[in-house]
Amino acid sequence: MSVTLPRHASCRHPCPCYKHHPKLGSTAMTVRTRFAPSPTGLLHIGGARTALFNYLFARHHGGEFLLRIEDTDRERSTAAATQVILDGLAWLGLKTDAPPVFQSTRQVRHAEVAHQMLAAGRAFKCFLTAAELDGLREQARAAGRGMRIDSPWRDRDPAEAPTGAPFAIRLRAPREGETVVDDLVQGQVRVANAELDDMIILRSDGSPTYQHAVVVDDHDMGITHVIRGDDHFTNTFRQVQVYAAMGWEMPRFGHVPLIHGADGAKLSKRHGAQSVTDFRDMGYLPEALCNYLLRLGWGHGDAEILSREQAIALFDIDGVGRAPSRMDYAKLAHVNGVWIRAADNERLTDEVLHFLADRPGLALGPDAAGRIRALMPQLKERAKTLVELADAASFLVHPLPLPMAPKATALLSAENRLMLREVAAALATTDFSPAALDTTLRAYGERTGRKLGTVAQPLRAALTGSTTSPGIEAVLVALGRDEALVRIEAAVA
RNA sequence: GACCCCUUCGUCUAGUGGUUAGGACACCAGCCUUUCACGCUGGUAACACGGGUUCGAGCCCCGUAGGGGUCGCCA
Repeated sequence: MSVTLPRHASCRHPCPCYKHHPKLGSTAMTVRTRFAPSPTGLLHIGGARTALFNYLFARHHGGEFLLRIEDTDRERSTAAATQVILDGLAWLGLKTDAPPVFQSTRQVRHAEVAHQMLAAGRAFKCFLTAAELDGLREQARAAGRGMRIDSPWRDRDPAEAPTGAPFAIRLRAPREGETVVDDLVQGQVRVANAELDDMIILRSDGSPTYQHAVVVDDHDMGITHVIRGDDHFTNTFRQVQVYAAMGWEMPRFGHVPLIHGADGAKLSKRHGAQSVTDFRDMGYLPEALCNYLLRLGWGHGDAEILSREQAIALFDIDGVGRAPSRMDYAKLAHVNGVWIRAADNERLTDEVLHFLADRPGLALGPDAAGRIRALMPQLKERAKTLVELADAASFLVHPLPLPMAPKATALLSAENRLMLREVAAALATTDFSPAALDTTLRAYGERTGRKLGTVAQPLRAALTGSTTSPGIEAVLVALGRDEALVRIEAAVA
């Protein structure tokens, strides 16, 4: 099954590039990848990374990226759940090259292939009942042979079965030898066929099992590279046997290690955020999440901050590591901060308005956007998430009286309130430009023998209700003269 | 339990037999400064352990330990 591929000098693994594929030549084959989630109601962060890797791999090689919804379990699958995946991929900016394929629509084809295998003797009818199955599993466990079971119907005449008895179709897997997978990430791995049992490909109700459907669909969709989570690795050996049984050409496999929680344990509910929706709501930018996810499990020298274009140019499967990695929220926050600073002010203003819209007690009037936009260049320098950005901007759109932080209240002493009256007077006749304001404030400080900080901090408290904010001149400009004077007046009253 | 995979600073990683083991995040110190950030400078910090092979091993081999995955008529 394995094809020996040449190596790039820079590739750790046999190069999967179609350009170097000995059998396919430079034009015969286009790279085609797919992301195949089951619609369970959320787009998992691990799934998001898998989708990203598939997308980048396809783009890097000039190929296609497809989506297949594995909705054969109709109890868990809903249109809403599918929409969550579609929305998530759209938010991440992972565009597919074709409409999604719904696995549930392909059951006839899956059954057809199963029956072809039956007719060819590569599969057999198994009449085992659930109770018999349990007994065999119990035996297998007792014998210390793992959980694999052997169906007696592999070598029994189906005619011996009770007439009309329901049956499942099992793959007639080889008993001798071994099955080899030449994985793009994990390397060459082999398993003795004696370890693999005859998996069911078609259930007794005629529906296909996942293991069978994936193979049929990947083959029919012309998938050349199956890049997926490492949790599918063991399954691959049985899937490979289906390809072999049908005489189909094998895709290349690349199993990406899983993402663990910050504590190193498997990602689960108790780890909180797992869905890309959660990350969006926590104020992460899609390009930042993608950038972070890209670097989780993949590396290319010292590259850290990468745009989508750069990622496409640099990404290849040989840069994917083999060890699982942990979620690191501190680093995610840092990366997000970098992308926030790089983001367009107008876009960030819209985002902040969106986050602020959910908060009570704010005055999101006609001048709200203008104030936020005016201060955005300074605001975005000090935020790591859009939530923080919204927090830092909220004072701009808060009606009077301003909520006062204790430290801010402390700054508004009687003495400082007298000072602020003088400052307000100076401000009343100052042009509201950063340079002019700076000059005025410094001049006032010099005239009254005060250090700039002792002037700026009380002013900051009066204007923002806080002791931290962007530069005071920028705050004044964003608020505008009228609002600034009103706020000072309110603070000194 | 069986089978499979993994193991470089706390975290993400670079490293393909000869390196002062590099970068990033976090952390610490300093600079900048009207606050908070940003930025800049410097610092602490890693080859899981034990055997081999080799003149020489983070890199190759074998064990051990730890972690993970899979064993369904779920996907």
